Amino acid sequence: MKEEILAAQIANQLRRNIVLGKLQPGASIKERDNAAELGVSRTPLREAIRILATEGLVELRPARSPIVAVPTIQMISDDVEVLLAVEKLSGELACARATDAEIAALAEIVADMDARFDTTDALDMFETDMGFHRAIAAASHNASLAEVHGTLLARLWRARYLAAIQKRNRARVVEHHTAIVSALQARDPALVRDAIQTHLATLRVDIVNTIEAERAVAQDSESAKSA
Amino acid sequence: MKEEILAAQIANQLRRNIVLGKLQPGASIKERDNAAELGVSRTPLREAIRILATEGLVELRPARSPIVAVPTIQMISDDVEVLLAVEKLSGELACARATDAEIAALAEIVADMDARFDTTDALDMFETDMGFHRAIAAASHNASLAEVHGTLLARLWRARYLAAIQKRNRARVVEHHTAIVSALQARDPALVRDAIQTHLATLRVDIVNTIEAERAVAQDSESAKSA
DNA sequence: CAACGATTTTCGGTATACCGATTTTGGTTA
DNA sequence: TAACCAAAATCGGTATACCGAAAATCGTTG
Repeated sequence: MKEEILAAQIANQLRRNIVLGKLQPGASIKERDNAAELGVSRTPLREAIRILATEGLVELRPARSPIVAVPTIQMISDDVEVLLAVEKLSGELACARATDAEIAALAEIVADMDARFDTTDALDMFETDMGFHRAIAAASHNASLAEVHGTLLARLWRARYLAAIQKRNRARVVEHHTAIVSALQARDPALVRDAIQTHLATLRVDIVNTIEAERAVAQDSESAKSA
Repeated sequence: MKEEILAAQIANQLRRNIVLGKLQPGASIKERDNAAELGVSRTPLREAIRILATEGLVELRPARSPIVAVPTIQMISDDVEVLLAVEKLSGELACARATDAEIAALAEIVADMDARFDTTDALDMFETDMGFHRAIAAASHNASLAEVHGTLLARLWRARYLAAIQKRNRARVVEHHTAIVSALQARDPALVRDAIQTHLATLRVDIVNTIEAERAVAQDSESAKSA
């Protein structure tokens, strides 16, 4: 566990806190306070903040405290749009380059999700889901693509998490994943693209709805406070 | 000029040096030496190195000096593959969202390149070329997409620069750019995708050839040294 | 002479100190 | 009471100091 650099560990810790909502969007991240809290010095903490900034989870402001990013609906929508293109390309390339073992592993993940359908808690299910998408990116055998994909996933992690724990349409998720795996097994690029398109188009709607609902609630408590 | 943070300025400086070959691929970047050389302390220099690392221009090694990245042919090819998808999406979105002024500006760039065809030096022409591609990404009106595009451009900057200064097929570049602009003016997404596909497919070949040639030369001087 | 090993040097990672800009505050005044 | 201004606290940006690990050097040995 000591093999990783301290700044990376801190970044992981902060990322968890942001994604899980322990650090609310808009909250300021003061270097001294957080460093003291985590028992480290400002230097690696500062580096961790920069890492999260490149991931889009933190917003840097000149001569001001960094704050947990408050993505606009527009930005989230933009991210999904890019993710869609990236993942479609991943799927397409995976058709040509993925090993049978990699595709089998994907099928295994889907089978697993299906089996634990209504027994597993939302967080576990969500992480399995993310693992599935990451595995598709990896199966493209294009490191650059996988990296971009990872960045987008991190940026959308919180929004997707909020959408996922409502688990309104787990059934549809499993159904979509099944379609994607089938297309990959057939190694049919066009089919894979369609399946991913369908999946992520649904996702975009879910995410935007969830975020809009969250913003509405935040708006309410804000006006209530001023009353 | 003081408005930018010191680390960003240093990153710009180092980026120029790397792209122009003043810092050769594989060269180690020692924090103390370079900091002293630029008259700054290690802290902002270190931060600059991290910035360049996220751009893929520098490679971080655990407990070792960072080195100027030595991208493999595979990695460059991967990058171009992603860039192709990103730029096709940019063009497609630009068809729907770009303002007439933005498209006119693109046409202006192409006209400019065409006019200065054989009077301008390679570096100027290259920077104009890069500006053209950046403008397409901007015209997508998708901030996330433009950002990813920018990162890929930075990563490929040196390789494209080496390919461009050979200016073997400036004519073809202008021709391709003209086709792209025409398709954008017609706001025909399929046509734009095709035009960009053609342009970047050519680019990939040029880049790979150039890098392979460079590597061959490096190989030669390496074996000569050991003789 | 070559292979090896201990010592010294170098370097990245981390902590701490200092500075200037910004924000907050507390008191003063209209 | 509210607007304002100056003193003080806060915080990010930068410089410097310290530490342990890796690497280079050099003497030793087979």
